[in-house]
Amino acid sequence: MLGATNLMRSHTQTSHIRLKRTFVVVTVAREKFITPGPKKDTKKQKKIKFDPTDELWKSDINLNEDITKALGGVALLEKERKSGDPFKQRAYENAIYIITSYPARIISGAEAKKLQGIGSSIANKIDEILKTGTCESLKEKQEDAELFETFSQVFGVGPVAAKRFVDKGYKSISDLANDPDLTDMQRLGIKYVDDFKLMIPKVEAQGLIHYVQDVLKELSPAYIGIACDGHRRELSETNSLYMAITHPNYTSSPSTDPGRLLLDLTDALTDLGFLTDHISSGILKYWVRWESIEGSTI
DNA sequence: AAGACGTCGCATTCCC
DNA sequence: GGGCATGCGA
DNA sequence: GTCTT
Repeated sequence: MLGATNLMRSHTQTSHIRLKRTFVVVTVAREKFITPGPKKDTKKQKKIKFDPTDELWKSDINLNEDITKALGGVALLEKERKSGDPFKQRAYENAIYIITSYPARIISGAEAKKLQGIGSSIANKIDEILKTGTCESLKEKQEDAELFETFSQVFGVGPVAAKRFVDKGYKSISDLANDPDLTDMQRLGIKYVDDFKLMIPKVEAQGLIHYVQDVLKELSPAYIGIACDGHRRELSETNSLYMAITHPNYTSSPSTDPGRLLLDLTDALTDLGFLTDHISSGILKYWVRWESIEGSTI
């Protein structure tokens, strides 16, 4: 039985001197990851339920782009104003997604309200959008909302920090670098802000996986390390790499202490110069940044 | 009217 | 210094 | 913010 799950995240960037890549490793060992609990079956058919697999919802173009665009703006404002209520945020995203897929032109808020996921608040906004072409609330603090979104792109910057940066009057990500209260994670996020956005081609991902597997095997032939997620699913490129690492001595049932299972690996990879910036480090979870050495065969 | 909306490891802050 | 709450990412 | 109880 799989006892530990490692996650890696890798990105690439080209500079004139050398290739740069970021790399994140995470381990998690919890039985619930392996045997997920029973799924709740909540079905009520009063409202029209959105089903992306249903032919009925197949729409190549968004017939309600004016509505979804305006709602997107409102959602942004809401995010900034409340410093990000994740549920409200999701509610907006869900509604926008549904309306985008809706295979007909919406002519009233009431029509939209028939859809599951759209209630009276959004229905009212739709009426306003249809009538005036925009939303009154959209006229306020649009710039702040956009800055909030920009800052949120930085790794380590969530809704709270993003709001704080907006309130401090920062206008760009480069302004953040001077902030005295940055966490280590945010410093890395700023430093590698472009790096984190890049994708890793499959071939390269394979090389990285094999490299780690080789190091693993040297530590102990019994170690097991397999690729997970995107790379495992044979995607042509990924923006992150995940690996599950375990050892026969480490089982999740009954639970055993993983001990140095992960640290031995990350120590070795660090000694090799494979890993550089450490984002976080624990017994079960480890994140690092990796930077390749010029001339590396990877 | 009020709770659910996924959950958890790690970093950091806050509080005692 | 230990325990708890918060922020964050996944 | 929407849905459910």
